[in-house]
Amino acid sequence: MIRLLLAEDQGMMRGALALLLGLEPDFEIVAQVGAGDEIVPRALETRPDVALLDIELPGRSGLDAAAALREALPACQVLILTTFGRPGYLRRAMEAGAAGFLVKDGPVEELAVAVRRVLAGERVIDPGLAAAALSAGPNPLTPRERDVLSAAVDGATVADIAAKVHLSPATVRNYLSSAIGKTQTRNRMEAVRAARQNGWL
Amino acid sequence: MIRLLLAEDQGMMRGALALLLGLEPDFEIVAQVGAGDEIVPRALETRPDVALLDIELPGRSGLDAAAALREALPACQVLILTTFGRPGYLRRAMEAGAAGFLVKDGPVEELAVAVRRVLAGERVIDPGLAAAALSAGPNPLTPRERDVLSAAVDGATVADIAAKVHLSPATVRNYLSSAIGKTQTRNRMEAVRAARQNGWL
DNA sequence: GCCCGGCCGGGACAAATGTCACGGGCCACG
DNA sequence: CGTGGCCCGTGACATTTGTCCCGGCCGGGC
Repeated sequence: MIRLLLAEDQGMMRGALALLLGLEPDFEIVAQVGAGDEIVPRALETRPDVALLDIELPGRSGLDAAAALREALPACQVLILTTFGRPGYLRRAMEAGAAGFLVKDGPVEELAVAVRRVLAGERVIDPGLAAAALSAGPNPLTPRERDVLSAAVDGATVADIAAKVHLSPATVRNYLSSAIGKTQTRNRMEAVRAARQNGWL
Repeated sequence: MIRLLLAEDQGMMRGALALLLGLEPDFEIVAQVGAGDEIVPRALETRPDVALLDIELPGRSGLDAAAALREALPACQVLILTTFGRPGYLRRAMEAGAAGFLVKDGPVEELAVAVRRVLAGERVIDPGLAAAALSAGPNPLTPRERDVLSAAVDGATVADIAAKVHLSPATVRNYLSSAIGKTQTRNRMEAVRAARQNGWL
């Protein structure tokens, strides 16, 4: 019996996947969670063989949780299952010790075979995505630039950002400017868009 | 036998739902599509009793397709299934003649019962969402304001927008300003965010 | 008919934004 | 020990953005 943990915030998706995987005769869903900060505790309780994690989760990112899970329960393999095939996500997933990376496009059948492969010690990664991740190069943004850029989503003014990050407005503008330069964009919104696109959040 | 059409762009979600609904003894999935502009043609071919439509689809919005489908095939009931419970979406769905509106949170079991209810002539709508839709009021934006605001996503400059919408830059700024006023926000990004939030895109 | 509202444009102005040059402090690496 | 990178801040500057005027052209409704 292969013991599975499933982390996914969308209730319908979670339920459908659980039902689906439960149909496989040798699979058993031992835990379903809808928030990132429940992953590690539930895993410690239920000792799954494979954890299927979404990335965008309330509470804690699936990538964060993946790293923590590898630490706390090395026997458990991590398979990332995400909507967005962003190069930076894949890179971070690998750095976090994930054994596989699937996007939610692709057919459902992929899922079960991926689980089995991962358990067999293989790594499963979309080849095209791997190429994109390599060609995109590593994250050029410094930690501070990331902070400022993250705080700049949904139209915050410089003053808002400065307050949120506890910096001088002047400094914020400098970081924004350098981030805009590094992303080769023309303004802050394009910069956040580009950074998100690449998974450099 | 209840004949179903399923429109959803995410392959995994589509596959999982199809499998799930196929499990019901009296359901039959007669068509699966991944793009909005395939909905009506496929429906005319396959004559489903109920169409399950996502809203955000490539090619054509599910809401658009819903209206066209009600026109072309009045016997077919429309059930909107979406990630975002935006008040304006619900409103537009109702205006398009949809019989039900479900969000992808909530448990999977809801889905089958919703299909049966819709077929029985009932309307299925989340009560909380209905209240929100009523309290939010109708879309205050004029068509042009919508155009300009839509073109303002991901950091386009005034010149970009003017070129995209074939207007003078001065006019664009006026529309942006009035849209900002109507959404009670401080800049264009907050305005697009607010407008999207309410489903006024 | 007249008025109202949406459409389209212009001009002028304050504020916000993006850029550049410049300082100093800190830590790591050769 | 120097050098380079990141951190944090300042000041000045041109550009962009948001706002408030103004004008005119339509079409629908009382």
